[in-house]
Amino acid sequence: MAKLQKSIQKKAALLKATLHLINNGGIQEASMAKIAKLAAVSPATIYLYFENKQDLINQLYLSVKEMYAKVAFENYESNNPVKKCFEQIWLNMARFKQDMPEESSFLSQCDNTPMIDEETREQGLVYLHPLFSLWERGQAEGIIKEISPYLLYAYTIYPTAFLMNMHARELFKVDNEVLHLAFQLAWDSIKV
Amino acid sequence: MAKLQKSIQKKAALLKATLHLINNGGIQEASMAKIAKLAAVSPATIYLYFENKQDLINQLYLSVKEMYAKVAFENYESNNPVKKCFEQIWLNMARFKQDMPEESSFLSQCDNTPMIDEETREQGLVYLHPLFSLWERGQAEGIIKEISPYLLYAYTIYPTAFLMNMHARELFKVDNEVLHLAFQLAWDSIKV
DNA sequence: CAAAAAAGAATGAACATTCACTATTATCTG
DNA sequence: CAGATAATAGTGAATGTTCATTCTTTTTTG
Repeated sequence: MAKLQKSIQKKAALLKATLHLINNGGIQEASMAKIAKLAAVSPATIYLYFENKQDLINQLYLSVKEMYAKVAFENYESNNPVKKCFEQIWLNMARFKQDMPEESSFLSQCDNTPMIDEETREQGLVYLHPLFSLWERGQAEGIIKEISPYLLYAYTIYPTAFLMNMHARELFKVDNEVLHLAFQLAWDSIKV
Repeated sequence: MAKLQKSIQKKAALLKATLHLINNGGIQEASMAKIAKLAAVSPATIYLYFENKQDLINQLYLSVKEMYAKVAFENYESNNPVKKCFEQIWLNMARFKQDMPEESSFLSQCDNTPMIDEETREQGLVYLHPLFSLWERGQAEGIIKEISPYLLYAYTIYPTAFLMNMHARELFKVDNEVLHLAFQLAWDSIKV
């Protein structure tokens, strides 16, 4: 049992090291040797937990995406009114991006880079399913515009990635006031 | 003169090759050897035109950004009404992203990756200055919300990158109808 | 003590960059 | 304007390093 625990810890350390390296310097700076070193492990050990580098990155992507979804749907009461529900999810997602800047910067790197297989990407999308359902409900109730979820996503969720990116680079401070302003912009753009 | 012409062509070929390789496979797939091969040139020749790989990528970034700005401000009549001006620029930018998918995908890769120096990034930002001026004018006229240009950018320009990304992956077709719908969303989110 | 986990050293391939050299073009001289 | 010379542009092969991955050996563990 202690053994299993240790294994889990080691795998987590490897994922964390990879996240950190990719985040500060991109994929080019994240060599297996450096990952191993940062995780205080032999390069060979990586191959006990991951098939190869691509597998390591795919698994990292999925694990971060899962974390993201977990935060996104915290305290989500699906029988609340649509706007209330959406606000909850939106603020949760923003909070994730605020509290876990490395994870969220990694995700936006993945989204704009041929780093992740299309297949793994699709798997990651599944985590967001409750949001899509909510939008459908909003559209059925005539509260949300009858447009593609891609448009809804583009104008409500995607912009926060940009804002947090600017925040991380210290070009624009995103505090709670800005956040609530941003939600207003997001909601205004998709409400009927 | 013929010599200079040839040099310019060669430099352009190198930039184009780099763009293409980074675009299909990320920076990791764009080795100097591959770039040289695709540009039909010796690896050593690259170093006649560029200091090193980072310089090559920086120059590529700036040249693409310049192209982007050139298209963005085509037919821009700065004494037209604010909304008209903005629509012109917005549609120009969208057209660039539609017509030059490689260039625009490259730019969004740069924006979310530690690929480009902060300094070069700042240089690239200068190209968009007319848009920021327009926003200021709109705010002075009480037409556009009194919020940071980062928010304005996040909710009007940034989302199109996502849409075009999805379009390129054939997950969501962005035709003229969608484009005008998207502009509506963008404008609605920032207008007073 | 057997089996699993981990290590370090070793592998060939690929990397960015440089080297010594050749081909091409421009400039100068009579 | 012909021929020599200088300057520039371009090259393929070589450099030392780093890469992802594997091999053999050692350590840990139930």
